[in-house]
Amino acid sequence: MGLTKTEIFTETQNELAQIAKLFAHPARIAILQHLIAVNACICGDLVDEIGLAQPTISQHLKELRKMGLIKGEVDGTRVCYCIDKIQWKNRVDAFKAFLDQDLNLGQECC
Amino acid sequence: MGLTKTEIFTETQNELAQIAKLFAHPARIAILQHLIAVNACICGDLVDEIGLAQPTISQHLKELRKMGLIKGEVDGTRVCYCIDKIQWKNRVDAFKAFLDQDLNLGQECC
DNA sequence: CATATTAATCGCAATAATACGATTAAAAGT
DNA sequence: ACTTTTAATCGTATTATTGCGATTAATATG
Repeated sequence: MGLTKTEIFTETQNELAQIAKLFAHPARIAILQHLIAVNACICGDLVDEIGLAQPTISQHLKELRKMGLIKGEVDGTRVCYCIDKIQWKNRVDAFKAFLDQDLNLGQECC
Repeated sequence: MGLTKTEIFTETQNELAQIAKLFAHPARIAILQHLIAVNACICGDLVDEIGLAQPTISQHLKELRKMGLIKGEVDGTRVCYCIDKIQWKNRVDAFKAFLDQDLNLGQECC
């Protein structure tokens, strides 16, 4: 086995896990932090900034783009990447709703 | 290769990724949702509720506990699990701080 | 004390994710 | 046209994760 049993979980559970997966690698955190800091940059800047090989950065960018967190605009031989702010808000709000659940803070558990 | 290069990232980046990893599997989302819903329950309840084998649930519980999101209290042959509310708040607040970063919503990117 | 209950751990098989060299593709510059 | 620049893709090696059967450990019960 080793295969996640997607079919036994709710759609929400699978979606939350998929969003979380994007944040579950320091390289993608670093990419997002840099994009937020400089507003927009090209792939090569991220390679220099982060210190992973170009194909590796490209692969992480692909995943972030696949889930809609970022977008890339071709400009000659370069591709300019930035946060997709609308999609970011959608995804992140869904995730924050989960994190913000009421924990019955008064009640003791075990 | 295939090894995440932890050493090239900041402590914050690695920590955020580690927290996110906990939420990056639907089984762990389901476990946390159930614990939040019923306040506390034993391992066997989660096995029945979620439909994965007992060793699999036990493994997920171990990871959640390792990072401090939940705690387990032995009670005879059973172990009662619940959200560790203090730790949950610590971890989740750190993560929300990242998600809530200012995106310069007015500014256009590319 | 024998047995049942409950959960952890071991060991393994299978899939997923990470990383990068080599190559390709596409546009820009000379 | 040739070369350079830039990023995507391919192929592959390696590590990580997931899942579970079998077993173990620990307590409870008859």
